[in-house]
Amino acid sequence: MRRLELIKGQVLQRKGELNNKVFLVEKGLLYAYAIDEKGKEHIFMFASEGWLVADISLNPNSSDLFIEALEDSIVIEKSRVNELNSSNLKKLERRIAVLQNRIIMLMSAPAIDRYDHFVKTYPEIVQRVPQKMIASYLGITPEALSKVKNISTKFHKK
Amino acid sequence: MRRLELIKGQVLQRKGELNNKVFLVEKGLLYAYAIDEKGKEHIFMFASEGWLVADISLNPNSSDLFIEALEDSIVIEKSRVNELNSSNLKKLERRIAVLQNRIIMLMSAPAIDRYDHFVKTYPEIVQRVPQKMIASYLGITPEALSKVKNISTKFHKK
DNA sequence: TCTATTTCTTAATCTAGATTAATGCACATC
DNA sequence: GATGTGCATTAATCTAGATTAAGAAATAGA
Repeated sequence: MRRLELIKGQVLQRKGELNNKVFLVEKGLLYAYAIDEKGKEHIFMFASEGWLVADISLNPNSSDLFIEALEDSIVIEKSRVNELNSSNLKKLERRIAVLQNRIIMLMSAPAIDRYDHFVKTYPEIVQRVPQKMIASYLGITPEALSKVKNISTKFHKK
Repeated sequence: MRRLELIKGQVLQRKGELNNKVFLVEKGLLYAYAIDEKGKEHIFMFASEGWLVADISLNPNSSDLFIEALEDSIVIEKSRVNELNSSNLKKLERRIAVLQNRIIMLMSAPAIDRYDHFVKTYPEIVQRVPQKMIASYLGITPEALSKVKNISTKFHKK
Protein backbone atom coordinates (compact mmCIF):
# COMPACT_ATOMS: atom_id res chain seq x y z
CA MET A 1 0.00 0.00 0.00
CA ARG A 2 1.64 3.16 -1.20
CA ARG A 3 0.75 6.58 -2.38
CA LEU A 4 1.61 7.49 -5.96
CA GLU A 5 1.70 10.90 -7.57
CA LEU A 6 1.06 10.73 -11.27
CA ILE A 7 1.39 13.25 -14.03
CA LYS A 8 -1.08 13.42 -16.89
CA GLY A 9 -0.36 10.72 -19.43
CA GLN A 10 1.54 8.49 -17.03
CA VAL A 11 0.77 4.79 -17.44
CA LEU A 12 0.19 2.90 -14.19
CA GLN A 13 -0.29 -0.55 -15.60
CA ARG A 14 0.25 -2.07 -19.02
CA LYS A 15 -1.29 -5.06 -20.76
CA GLY A 16 0.69 -8.22 -19.99
CA GLU A 17 2.13 -6.86 -16.76
CA LEU A 18 1.58 -8.38 -13.33
CA ASN A 19 -1.99 -7.66 -12.34
CA ASN A 20 -2.27 -7.90 -8.55
CA LYS A 21 -3.00 -4.28 -7.69
CA VAL A 22 -5.97 -2.00 -7.43
CA PHE A 23 -5.79 1.78 -7.36
CA LEU A 24 -7.94 4.06 -5.28
CA VAL A 25 -8.15 7.51 -6.82
CA GLU A 26 -7.55 10.19 -4.20
CA LYS A 27 -7.31 13.06 -6.66
CA GLY A 28 -7.48 13.43 -10.42
CA LEU A 29 -8.82 11.18 -13.13
CA LEU A 30 -7.65 7.85 -14.51
CA TYR A 31 -8.93 5.52 -17.20
CA ALA A 32 -8.61 1.86 -18.11
CA TYR A 33 -8.57 0.69 -21.72
CA ALA A 34 -7.94 -2.29 -23.96
CA ILE A 35 -6.05 -2.21 -27.24
CA ASP A 36 -7.32 -4.63 -29.90
CA GLU A 37 -5.32 -6.48 -32.61
CA LYS A 38 -5.77 -3.57 -35.00
CA GLY A 39 -4.24 -1.20 -32.45
CA LYS A 40 -7.53 0.49 -31.66
CA GLU A 41 -8.09 1.71 -28.11
CA HIS A 42 -11.36 0.86 -26.30
CA ILE A 43 -12.05 2.64 -23.05
CA PHE A 44 -13.34 0.30 -20.39
CA MET A 45 -13.82 2.75 -17.53
CA PHE A 46 -13.07 6.16 -16.10
CA ALA A 47 -12.22 6.65 -12.42
CA SER A 48 -12.27 9.97 -10.61
CA GLU A 49 -11.91 10.85 -6.93
CA GLY A 50 -13.15 8.09 -4.63
CA TRP A 51 -13.32 5.42 -7.32
CA LEU A 52 -11.35 2.22 -7.50
CA VAL A 53 -9.71 1.43 -10.81
CA ALA A 54 -8.40 -2.06 -11.53
CA ASP A 55 -8.26 -4.74 -14.17
CA ILE A 56 -10.26 -7.55 -12.58
CA SER A 57 -9.41 -10.16 -15.20
CA LEU A 58 -9.13 -13.88 -14.60
CA ASN A 59 -5.36 -14.12 -14.70
CA PRO A 60 -3.56 -12.10 -11.98
CA ASN A 61 -0.25 -12.67 -13.75
CA SER A 62 -1.14 -10.76 -16.85
CA SER A 63 -3.20 -7.63 -17.21
CA ASP A 64 -5.64 -7.30 -20.11
CA LEU A 65 -6.00 -3.55 -19.70
CA PHE A 66 -3.87 -0.44 -19.57
CA ILE A 67 -4.45 2.03 -16.75
CA GLU A 68 -3.41 5.63 -17.34
CA ALA A 69 -3.74 9.08 -15.77
CA LEU A 70 -5.91 11.53 -17.72
CA GLU A 71 -5.02 14.37 -15.35
CA ASP A 72 -2.29 14.88 -12.77
CA SER A 73 -3.47 12.48 -10.07
CA ILE A 74 -2.80 10.92 -6.71
CA VAL A 75 -3.68 7.25 -6.16
CA ILE A 76 -3.32 4.75 -3.35
CA GLU A 77 -1.93 1.50 -4.67
CA LYS A 78 -3.27 -1.54 -2.82
CA SER A 79 -2.89 -5.27 -3.16
CA ARG A 80 -5.78 -6.82 -5.08
CA VAL A 81 -6.24 -9.74 -2.66
CA ASN A 82 -6.23 -7.46 0.37
CA GLU A 83 -8.54 -4.89 -1.10
CA LEU A 84 -11.19 -7.12 -2.63
CA ASN A 85 -12.34 -8.31 0.76
CA SER A 86 -15.61 -8.58 2.60
CA SER A 87 -15.63 -4.93 3.66
CA ASN A 88 -15.82 -4.00 0.01
CA LEU A 89 -18.59 -6.40 -0.93
CA LYS A 90 -21.02 -3.59 -1.62
CA LYS A 91 -18.53 -1.99 -3.97
CA LEU A 92 -18.06 -5.25 -5.86
CA GLU A 93 -21.81 -5.64 -6.15
CA ARG A 94 -22.08 -2.11 -7.43
CA ARG A 95 -19.45 -2.78 -10.03
CA ILE A 96 -21.27 -5.89 -11.20
CA ALA A 97 -24.47 -3.86 -11.48
CA VAL A 98 -22.74 -1.21 -13.56
CA LEU A 99 -21.15 -3.78 -15.87
CA GLN A 100 -24.43 -5.67 -16.25
CA ASN A 101 -26.17 -2.48 -17.24
CA ARG A 102 -23.40 -1.56 -19.68
CA ILE A 103 -23.75 -4.92 -21.44
CA ILE A 104 -27.51 -4.58 -21.78
CA MET A 105 -27.03 -1.06 -23.15
CA LEU A 106 -24.37 -2.14 -25.64
CA MET A 107 -26.62 -4.91 -26.91
CA SER A 108 -29.94 -3.12 -27.02
CA ALA A 109 -29.59 0.67 -27.20
CA PRO A 110 -28.48 2.81 -30.16
CA ALA A 111 -25.45 5.08 -29.82
CA ILE A 112 -27.44 8.23 -29.02
CA ASP A 113 -29.29 6.56 -26.14
CA ARG A 114 -26.03 5.24 -24.73
CA TYR A 115 -24.61 8.76 -24.94
CA ASP A 116 -27.59 10.32 -23.18
CA HIS A 117 -27.39 7.70 -20.47
CA PHE A 118 -23.68 8.36 -20.00
CA VAL A 119 -24.18 12.11 -19.72
CA LYS A 120 -26.95 11.63 -17.18
CA THR A 121 -24.98 9.11 -15.14
CA TYR A 122 -21.53 10.77 -15.20
CA PRO A 123 -22.03 14.49 -15.82
CA GLU A 124 -18.71 15.40 -14.15
CA ILE A 125 -16.74 13.04 -16.38
CA VAL A 126 -18.25 14.62 -19.49
CA GLN A 127 -16.75 17.97 -18.44
CA ARG A 128 -13.30 16.53 -17.92
CA VAL A 129 -12.61 14.26 -20.89
CA PRO A 130 -12.57 14.88 -24.65
CA GLN A 131 -15.56 13.71 -26.70
CA LYS A 132 -13.49 11.14 -28.53
CA MET A 133 -12.90 9.33 -25.26
CA ILE A 134 -16.58 9.25 -24.46
CA ALA A 135 -17.14 7.89 -27.97
CA SER A 136 -14.60 5.17 -27.26
CA TYR A 137 -16.33 4.32 -23.97
CA LEU A 138 -19.64 4.07 -25.85
CA GLY A 139 -18.12 1.78 -28.45
CA ILE A 140 -18.38 4.18 -31.40
CA THR A 141 -16.06 6.53 -33.32
CA PRO A 142 -15.76 10.26 -32.55
CA GLU A 143 -17.23 10.96 -36.02
CA ALA A 144 -20.30 8.87 -35.26
CA LEU A 145 -20.81 10.61 -31.93
CA SER A 146 -20.54 14.02 -33.54
CA LYS A 147 -23.08 13.09 -36.20
CA VAL A 148 -25.51 11.47 -33.83
CA LYS A 149 -25.52 14.42 -31.40
CA ASN A 150 -26.13 16.77 -34.27
CA ILE A 151 -29.11 14.87 -35.59
CA SER A 152 -30.69 14.55 -32.14
CA THR A 153 -30.44 18.29 -31.40
CA LYS A 154 -31.72 19.25 -34.87
CA PHE A 155 -34.89 17.32 -34.28
CA HIS A 156 -35.27 18.65 -30.73
CA LYS A 157 -35.10 15.17 -29.34
CA LYS A 158 -32.92 16.61 -26.66
CA MET B 1 -33.41 -20.83 1.26
CA ARG B 2 -35.59 -23.31 -0.54
CA ARG B 3 -35.36 -25.85 -3.28
CA LEU B 4 -37.43 -25.23 -6.40
CA GLU B 5 -38.31 -27.67 -9.16
CA LEU B 6 -38.94 -25.91 -12.43
CA ILE B 7 -40.33 -27.06 -15.71
CA LYS B 8 -38.99 -25.85 -19.04
CA GLY B 9 -40.30 -22.38 -19.80
CA GLN B 10 -41.10 -21.51 -16.21
CA VAL B 11 -40.22 -17.93 -15.27
CA LEU B 12 -38.47 -17.53 -11.92
CA GLN B 13 -38.22 -13.77 -11.83
CA ARG B 14 -39.76 -11.00 -13.91
CA LYS B 15 -38.67 -7.45 -14.66
CA GLY B 16 -40.03 -5.09 -12.02
CA GLU B 17 -40.41 -7.77 -9.38
CA LEU B 18 -38.65 -7.78 -6.04
CA ASN B 19 -35.01 -8.59 -6.66
CA ASN B 20 -33.51 -9.92 -3.45
CA LYS B 21 -32.80 -13.51 -4.46
CA VAL B 22 -30.08 -15.46 -6.16
CA PHE B 23 -30.51 -18.92 -7.64
CA LEU B 24 -27.97 -21.70 -7.53
CA VAL B 25 -28.54 -24.15 -10.36
CA GLU B 26 -28.44 -27.72 -9.08
CA LYS B 27 -29.70 -29.32 -12.26
CA GLY B 28 -30.81 -28.09 -15.65
CA LEU B 29 -30.27 -24.81 -17.45
CA LEU B 30 -31.58 -21.28 -16.85
CA TYR B 31 -31.07 -17.98 -18.58
CA ALA B 32 -31.40 -14.31 -17.71
CA TYR B 33 -32.52 -11.74 -20.26
CA ALA B 34 -33.66 -8.16 -20.72
CA ILE B 35 -36.51 -7.01 -22.91
CA ASP B 36 -36.03 -3.61 -24.57
CA GLU B 37 -38.64 -0.95 -25.43
CA LYS B 38 -39.21 -2.56 -28.81
CA GLY B 39 -40.00 -5.87 -27.14
CA LYS B 40 -36.77 -7.49 -28.26
CA GLU B 41 -35.17 -10.05 -25.95
CA HIS B 42 -31.44 -9.78 -25.13
CA ILE B 43 -29.84 -12.70 -23.35
CA PHE B 44 -27.58 -11.58 -20.55
CA MET B 45 -26.35 -14.96 -19.32
CA PHE B 46 -26.86 -18.71 -19.29
CA ALA B 47 -26.49 -20.74 -16.08
CA SER B 48 -26.10 -24.50 -15.98
CA GLU B 49 -25.29 -26.86 -13.11
CA GLY B 50 -23.16 -25.23 -10.40
CA TRP B 51 -23.70 -21.66 -11.60
CA LEU B 52 -25.35 -18.83 -9.78
CA VAL B 53 -27.91 -16.86 -11.71
CA ALA B 54 -29.15 -13.50 -10.45
CA ASP B 55 -29.93 -9.99 -11.51
CA ILE B 56 -27.32 -7.97 -9.64
CA SER B 57 -28.79 -4.57 -10.48
CA LEU B 58 -28.59 -1.48 -8.31
CA ASN B 59 -32.15 -1.51 -7.08
CA PRO B 60 -33.10 -4.59 -5.00
CA ASN B 61 -36.76 -3.58 -5.17
CA SER B 62 -37.08 -3.96 -8.91
CA SER B 63 -35.49 -6.48 -11.19
CA ASP B 64 -34.16 -5.40 -14.59
CA LEU B 65 -33.98 -8.93 -15.93
CA PHE B 66 -36.16 -11.97 -16.43
CA ILE B 67 -34.88 -15.34 -15.26
CA GLU B 68 -36.33 -18.42 -16.91
CA ALA B 69 -35.77 -22.18 -17.15
CA LEU B 70 -34.56 -23.41 -20.52
CA GLU B 71 -34.82 -27.05 -19.41
CA ASP B 72 -36.58 -28.77 -16.55
CA SER B 73 -34.39 -27.66 -13.65
CA ILE B 74 -33.80 -27.68 -9.92
CA VAL B 75 -32.50 -24.53 -8.23
CA ILE B 76 -31.73 -23.46 -4.67
CA GLU B 77 -33.24 -20.05 -3.98
CA LYS B 78 -31.14 -17.99 -1.59
CA SER B 79 -31.32 -14.51 -0.18
CA ARG B 80 -29.13 -12.08 -2.08
CA VAL B 81 -27.68 -10.41 0.99
CA ASN B 82 -26.85 -13.71 2.62
CA GLU B 83 -25.37 -15.27 -0.44
CA LEU B 84 -23.21 -12.43 -1.72
CA ASN B 85 -20.93 -12.66 1.27
CA SER B 86 -17.23 -12.94 1.88
CA SER B 87 -17.11 -16.67 1.26
CA ASN B 88 -18.22 -15.99 -2.29
CA LEU B 89 -15.73 -13.21 -2.99
CA LYS B 90 -13.89 -15.32 -5.53
CA LYS B 91 -17.13 -15.97 -7.38
CA LEU B 92 -17.96 -12.27 -7.47
CA GLU B 93 -14.48 -11.52 -8.78
CA ARG B 94 -14.93 -14.18 -11.43
CA ARG B 95 -18.19 -12.68 -12.51
CA ILE B 96 -16.63 -9.24 -12.79
CA ALA B 97 -13.87 -10.73 -14.91
CA VAL B 98 -16.39 -12.40 -17.22
CA LEU B 99 -18.44 -9.21 -17.58
CA GLN B 100 -15.34 -7.10 -18.17
CA ASN B 101 -14.27 -9.45 -20.93
CA ARG B 102 -17.73 -9.47 -22.47
CA ILE B 103 -17.74 -5.67 -22.67
CA ILE B 104 -14.34 -5.56 -24.33
CA MET B 105 -15.49 -8.22 -26.81
CA LEU B 106 -18.75 -6.38 -27.60
CA MET B 107 -16.81 -3.19 -28.24
CA SER B 108 -13.87 -4.53 -30.19
CA ALA B 109 -14.55 -7.90 -31.79
CA PRO B 110 -16.72 -8.67 -34.83
CA ALA B 111 -19.63 -11.11 -34.49
CA ILE B 112 -17.74 -14.12 -35.79
CA ASP B 113 -14.93 -13.69 -33.26
CA ARG B 114 -17.44 -13.32 -30.46
CA TYR B 115 -19.11 -16.52 -31.64
CA ASP B 116 -15.84 -18.46 -31.78
CA HIS B 117 -14.95 -17.22 -28.32
CA PHE B 118 -18.33 -18.30 -26.98
CA VAL B 119 -18.06 -21.79 -28.48
CA LYS B 120 -14.58 -22.20 -27.06
CA THR B 121 -15.58 -20.93 -23.61
CA TYR B 122 -18.98 -22.64 -23.23
CA PRO B 123 -18.98 -25.71 -25.49
CA GLU B 124 -21.64 -27.48 -23.35
CA ILE B 125 -24.06 -24.57 -23.62
CA VAL B 126 -23.77 -24.58 -27.40
CA GLN B 127 -25.08 -28.16 -27.42
CA ARG B 128 -28.05 -27.32 -25.24
CA VAL B 129 -29.51 -24.08 -26.59
CA PRO B 130 -30.84 -23.09 -30.05
CA GLN B 131 -28.63 -20.94 -32.28
CA LYS B 132 -30.98 -18.01 -32.03
CA MET B 133 -30.30 -17.78 -28.31
CA ILE B 134 -26.57 -17.79 -28.84
CA ALA B 135 -27.09 -15.04 -31.40
CA SER B 136 -29.03 -13.06 -28.82
CA TYR B 137 -26.25 -13.54 -26.26
CA LEU B 138 -23.74 -12.31 -28.84
CA GLY B 139 -25.83 -9.24 -29.58
CA ILE B 140 -26.75 -10.16 -33.17
CA THR B 141 -29.75 -11.66 -35.01
CA PRO B 142 -30.05 -15.39 -35.83
CA GLU B 143 -29.83 -14.47 -39.53
CA ALA B 144 -26.55 -12.64 -39.01
CA LEU B 145 -25.10 -15.58 -37.08
CA SER B 146 -26.13 -18.00 -39.79
CA LYS B 147 -24.50 -15.85 -42.49
CA VAL B 148 -21.33 -15.18 -40.57
CA LYS B 149 -20.74 -18.86 -39.75
CA ASN B 150 -21.31 -19.74 -43.37
CA ILE B 151 -18.77 -17.26 -44.66
CA SER B 152 -16.16 -18.27 -42.13
CA THR B 153 -16.39 -21.98 -42.98
CA LYS B 154 -16.36 -21.30 -46.75
CA PHE B 155 -13.05 -19.54 -46.44
CA HIS B 156 -11.63 -22.19 -44.11
CA LYS B 157 -11.08 -19.62 -41.42
CA LYS B 158 -12.39 -22.22 -39.03
C1' DT C 1 1.51 36.14 -28.44
C1' DC C 2 2.33 32.88 -32.06
C1' DT C 3 2.58 28.28 -33.41
C1' DA C 4 1.64 23.26 -32.64
C1' DT C 5 -0.80 19.73 -31.78
C1' DT C 6 -5.25 17.89 -30.51
C1' DT C 7 -9.92 17.81 -30.88
C1' DC C 8 -14.25 18.42 -33.26
C1' DT C 9 -17.01 18.57 -37.27
C1' DT C 10 -18.66 17.67 -41.98
C1' DA C 11 -19.07 15.03 -45.93
C1' DA C 12 -18.56 11.04 -49.13
C1' DT C 13 -18.30 6.37 -49.37
C1' DC C 14 -18.35 1.72 -47.49
C1' DT C 15 -19.72 -2.33 -44.71
C1' DA C 16 -21.37 -5.31 -40.90
C1' DG C 17 -25.24 -6.51 -39.40
C1' DA C 18 -30.60 -5.45 -39.24
C1' DT C 19 -34.91 -6.19 -41.38
C1' DT C 20 -38.22 -8.51 -44.08
C1' DA C 21 -39.72 -12.34 -46.31
C1' DA C 22 -39.74 -16.91 -48.17
C1' DT C 23 -38.40 -21.77 -47.91
C1' DG C 24 -37.10 -26.13 -45.94
C1' DC C 25 -36.73 -29.01 -41.85
C1' DA C 26 -37.40 -31.32 -37.72
C1' DC C 27 -40.29 -32.07 -34.36
C1' DA C 28 -44.61 -32.87 -31.96
C1' DT C 29 -49.62 -33.47 -31.74
C1' DC C 30 -53.88 -35.02 -33.70
C1' DG D 1 -50.29 -39.69 -42.58
C1' DA D 2 -51.64 -34.83 -42.17
C1' DT D 3 -50.98 -30.41 -39.83
C1' DG D 4 -48.99 -27.16 -36.94
C1' DT D 5 -45.11 -24.80 -34.59
C1' DG D 6 -40.51 -23.46 -33.89
C1' DC D 7 -35.83 -23.30 -35.81
C1' DA D 8 -32.31 -22.58 -39.39
C1' DT D 9 -31.08 -20.84 -43.73
C1' DT D 10 -30.93 -17.86 -47.84
C1' DA D 11 -31.60 -13.78 -50.26
C1' DA D 12 -32.85 -8.87 -51.14
C1' DT D 13 -32.86 -4.56 -49.29
C1' DC D 14 -31.85 -1.16 -45.77
C1' DT D 15 -29.34 1.44 -42.18
C1' DA D 16 -26.35 2.63 -38.21
C1' DG D 17 -22.15 3.36 -37.70
C1' DA D 18 -17.12 2.75 -39.77
C1' DT D 19 -13.64 4.63 -42.66
C1' DT D 20 -11.25 8.14 -45.04
C1' DA D 21 -10.21 12.69 -45.80
C1' DA D 22 -10.47 17.70 -45.14
C1' DG D 23 -11.03 21.66 -42.78
C1' DA D 24 -12.33 24.41 -38.50
C1' DA D 25 -11.94 25.19 -33.77
C1' DA D 26 -9.97 24.76 -29.52
C1' DT D 27 -5.82 24.03 -26.33
C1' DA D 28 -1.38 23.77 -25.10
C1' DG D 29 3.45 24.94 -25.36
C1' DA D 30 7.10 27.98 -26.31
